[in-house]
Amino acid sequence: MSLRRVRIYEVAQAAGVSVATASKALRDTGRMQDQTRARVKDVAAQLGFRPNAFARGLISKRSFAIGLLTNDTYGRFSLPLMSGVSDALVDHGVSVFLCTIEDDEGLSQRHVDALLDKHVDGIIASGKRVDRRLPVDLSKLPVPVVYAFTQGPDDSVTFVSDDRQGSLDAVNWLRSIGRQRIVHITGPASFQSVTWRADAYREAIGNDGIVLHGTWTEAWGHQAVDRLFCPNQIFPDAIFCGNDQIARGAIDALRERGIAVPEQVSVVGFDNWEIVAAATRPPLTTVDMNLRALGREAGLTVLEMAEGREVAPGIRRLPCELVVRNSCGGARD
Amino acid sequence: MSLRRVRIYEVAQAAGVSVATASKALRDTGRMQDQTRARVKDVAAQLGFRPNAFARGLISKRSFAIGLLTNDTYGRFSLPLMSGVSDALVDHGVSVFLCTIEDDEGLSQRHVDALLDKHVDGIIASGKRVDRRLPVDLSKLPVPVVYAFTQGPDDSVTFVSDDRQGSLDAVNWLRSIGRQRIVHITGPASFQSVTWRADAYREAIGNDGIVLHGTWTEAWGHQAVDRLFCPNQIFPDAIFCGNDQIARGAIDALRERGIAVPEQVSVVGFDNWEIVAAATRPPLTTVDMNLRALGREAGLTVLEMAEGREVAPGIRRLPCELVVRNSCGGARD
DNA sequence: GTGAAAGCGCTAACAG
DNA sequence: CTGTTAGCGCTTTCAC
Repeated sequence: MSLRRVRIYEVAQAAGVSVATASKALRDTGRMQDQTRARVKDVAAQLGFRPNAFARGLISKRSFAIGLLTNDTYGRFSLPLMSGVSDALVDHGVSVFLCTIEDDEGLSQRHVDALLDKHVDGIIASGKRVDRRLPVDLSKLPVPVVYAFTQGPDDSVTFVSDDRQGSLDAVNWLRSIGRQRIVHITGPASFQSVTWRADAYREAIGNDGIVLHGTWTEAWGHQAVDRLFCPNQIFPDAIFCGNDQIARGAIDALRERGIAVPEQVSVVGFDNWEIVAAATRPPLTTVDMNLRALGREAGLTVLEMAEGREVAPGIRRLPCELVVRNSCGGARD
Repeated sequence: MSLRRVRIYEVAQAAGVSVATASKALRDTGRMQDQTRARVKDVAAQLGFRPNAFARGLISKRSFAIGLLTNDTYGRFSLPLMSGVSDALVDHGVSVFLCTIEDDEGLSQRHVDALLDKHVDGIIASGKRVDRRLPVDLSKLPVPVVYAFTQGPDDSVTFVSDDRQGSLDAVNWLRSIGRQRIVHITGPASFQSVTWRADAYREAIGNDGIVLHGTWTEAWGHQAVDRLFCPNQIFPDAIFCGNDQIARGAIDALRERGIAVPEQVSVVGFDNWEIVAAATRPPLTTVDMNLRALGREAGLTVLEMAEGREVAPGIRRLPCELVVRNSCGGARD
């Protein structure tokens, strides 16, 4: 550890120019002989010169760092998002502070303060529920804020997945492979995403669609199937589930009852949580919210704002994508 | 956005002292009348003064930021770790850059370069396997490096969980509740952690213990049970699994065969991956590697090193903890 | 006890 | 075309 860092002064010396010229050469600003510029760049590379970010920041007020706030401790949603943000920004030299704040107001405030103290170029606020706000007010910060997968104030820039489109895709896919009696097993009605998905389901099916609300668990999927498949009833031939865990519970319950998936009943999930979708037997066809893409957009947007470009406030819905595995039968197109 | 930030100059003015005195007052250095110091602090608070990190860093060479490198895209291991690191450091004003580098050398290098450019105070390297190195050489960086849940060079500071102790705890627990024929279903022999866990299992059971190697999947757990419970065999009365997914597959297979868990067979997992351990029926008793604690230690250690204190190189094994749920029967002490 | 002044490493006017 | 100079906001000798 600890070879002393080389300063621009040393580069200038070695290249036989002044510090100012060296700076201009390296930053591709000012005018000078191409030859001079090349020589300076050469020497800088040779010496392994890396400009001091503190000195630069002091002048430019930019840190090339942004903060990602999330209250999703599991990382089910925040990690893909993070990964998208990071991917999009690493090539701009921007790194991402991840702050997991678990609904604790004091902790959130400390994290935000730490970020502001470090002069982050922007903040992305994200959560595990699109309809909950983070426990901290980001509305009058001295840096741009973008909301991703969480609800921001009305005049904010917000990115969410298009749950309506995703749900329509799922239901339409079930119909395209010949399913007629499609039910919807989903989470608590209090979740915004539940409403969006259920509304889209009804939009596709008609108002006599059956929607069963419960928790986001396998146990509920299991239980809902028990309820739907009592004797002396007309059985559904397809189930559109509000998330993958419910879908997995449902499929397990169907198998235990000797009902074949996908031959007798098709099942579609939501989330494409690899770890459950792939372990399900058969592997689950499910809606992917493209969280990485969401993260990428959010990252690029906050960067634009940091660079001073105006970005119109509003909610941007990014498309979901149906990932076809084996729980439905049929074959994609 | 954008109330101009107040500089120490303005604090000094308002307090009727010089910039130098203001600085000393706020930093609790130098000598001056307690009264003066108090007044300056008061005014600073009033004005919402936050020292400029760039200016400070330029002098102190410290950024109060560290980088956490990981190739664990799922976040199964890196998120709890991250959360521990962050928890331990937020109160020191330190924020954490998370860099997910997915085994890509070029990407890793870019991330590391970005971190160094920002003068991070240290780097924690972490992975999804304790026996794999990250695809980037961290050994001669100008900042301290700590390894957590991944293998570092011999002379490095490394934190890992004590898999031996965790496994012994699991097996001893099974014996303490009266189990006699305990088998071990685990992952590929090529994993270091598999060896550690299997060796500990044999250490507790004797060399006639049965160890079945496969993949880290539910499918393998399922399949292994099929193999163990063929007719005309003496059935095991307990299964110690190498991870929670295998355990879940095993439990599902047992249920499908009408073998009662925990009445007839006890099952223990490894990882305490909440999402699978809790969804298993019955909920899984499993070994928790205390990754948050690991992260906390790693964070505090890298911070110490950043502050110049010497830390002896070597591997530190932190204890695992058995989390008792319902898949074994018995009751904890 | 308190303040003036010199710099940390870099960039940007402004001269030459 | 290139170099001199004056800061960015803060800390830290060193005089007073």
